[in-house]
Amino acid sequence: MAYTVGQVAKVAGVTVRALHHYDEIGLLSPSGRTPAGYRRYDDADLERLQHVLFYRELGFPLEEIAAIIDDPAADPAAHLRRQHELLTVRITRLQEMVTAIEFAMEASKLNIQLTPEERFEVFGDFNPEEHEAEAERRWGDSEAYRESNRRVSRYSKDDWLRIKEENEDWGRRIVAVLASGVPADSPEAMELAEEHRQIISRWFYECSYEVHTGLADMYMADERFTRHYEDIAPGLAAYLNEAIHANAISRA
Amino acid sequence: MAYTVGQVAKVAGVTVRALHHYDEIGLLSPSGRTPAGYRRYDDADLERLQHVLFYRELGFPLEEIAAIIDDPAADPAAHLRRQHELLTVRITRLQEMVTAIEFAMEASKLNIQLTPEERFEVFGDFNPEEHEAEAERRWGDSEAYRESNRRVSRYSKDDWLRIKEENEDWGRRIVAVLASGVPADSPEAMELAEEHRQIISRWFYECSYEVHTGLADMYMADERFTRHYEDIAPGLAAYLNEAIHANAISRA
DNA sequence: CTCCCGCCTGCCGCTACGTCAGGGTCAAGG
DNA sequence: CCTTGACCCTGACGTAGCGGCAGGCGGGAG
Repeated sequence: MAYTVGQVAKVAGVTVRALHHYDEIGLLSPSGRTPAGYRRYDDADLERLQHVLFYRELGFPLEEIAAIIDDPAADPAAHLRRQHELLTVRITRLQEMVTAIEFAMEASKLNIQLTPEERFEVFGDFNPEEHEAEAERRWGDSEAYRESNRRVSRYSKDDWLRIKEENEDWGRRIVAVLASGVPADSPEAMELAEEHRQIISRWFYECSYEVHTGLADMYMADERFTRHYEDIAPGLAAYLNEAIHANAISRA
Repeated sequence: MAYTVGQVAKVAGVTVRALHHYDEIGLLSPSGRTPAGYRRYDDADLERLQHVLFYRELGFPLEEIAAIIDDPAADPAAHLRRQHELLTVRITRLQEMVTAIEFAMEASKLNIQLTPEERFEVFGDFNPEEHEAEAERRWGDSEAYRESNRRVSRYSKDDWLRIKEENEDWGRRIVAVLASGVPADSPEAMELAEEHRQIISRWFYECSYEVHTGLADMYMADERFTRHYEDIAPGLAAYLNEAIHANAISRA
């Protein structure tokens, strides 16, 4: 099975020029030439090219790719495992970015200003370990958050308006309940906490009681969220937190 | 809040040189300068930089990034939604690559040789249209193939073992039928062709009669597949091809 | 006042190709 | 047999997105 440059280029989705380049720098030299000097690629060359393209897509410099591929201490299975791992790392990274975007959406919805550090904690350089711990602490369950992303991406303007309206209606009612002086573990307050949970579940992601209490704790831990609720009504952040916890316990 | 280049570089995880470059090409010019000519970045500049870095990480050329960011017909929420969508597309892409790697791992375990087309159907910077056309030609329905990918990626080791076993059992039986000398359009052969179709449907993708005959033709057209069946028993490739066609006609 | 760190503006270099230019090759058709 | 068009070859230059250094100014701590 021999292939010309053009055939290889077509099947692999690269340009002929790129294949010339790989030949020039010795990254991928065809196993032979025709008498006329035409490059002839065989199946082994194609396999090598496949690996080259894999690492290239992940952004590795060509020189490094050569080193990886030519590593004598790596059997085919080891390569596959390495590639698999690289991919999952990348996916994790992108999912973190998704989470960050979601966070920014949430913040902009509540009109919260992001600090410079927050702006760039996911973009730019970022330390993987530190960041992962941070994300865990923040969201507890990243799968729930991804679900949210999947849904939110499909919302129309009308959907957003409805969400806003529902949210504001809920806001007015909990302010009223707070003002009426009933305790946070009263049926009225717990009912509104439950409604809060259901709004999230309906519009964003499946919000279990556990996730809900985690969210409530974040509202207390993160000053910007605290302030958001405090600005609506003094004491609301703590009141809501308590109501959510009480609601979660009573339904468990 | 004003920041110097160095400060911005540090918090954003980019080099000072890169910021100089962005200034040079007009992608991100600081909102002001000190009397001494020092660049001064404010919060709005940081926000812009955040977007720049986002699109940069996804591989957009800087010129295009400028166009995207300066698009007057896009409010902040629209940007966030767009970014979100881009991310999910990327994640899907990477997950497809994971599927392909897993497929390759299994193939290498079962000692199955990959065709060149299979090698590159996921890698390479693949032209969506051309690629889809190619996949269409090969698979009849590209959605079916994606469905296959989605399913295959969730198979456990036990599933793979069962598939292998089912496949080998089917292989033994069709070899027996072939050896018995009954024609390819006999009920026995057609029944095995039908079973073949159902194995594919059960484990990989919804395999209509049309797709099935397309597959059968590929078995004949592609030497690798032909040899795979010829190695099991001489004449099997053509026999199976005929049986599949006969089966499709009789059930239509 | 001095020292050192940070900032400035060129300018050259690098990677991974894109894009001609100028010229041979091969299979099909007239 | 000869032509035509698609395909191949080797330079050689251009481009994007910076990295890195040189040579010189600014500014706050000691």
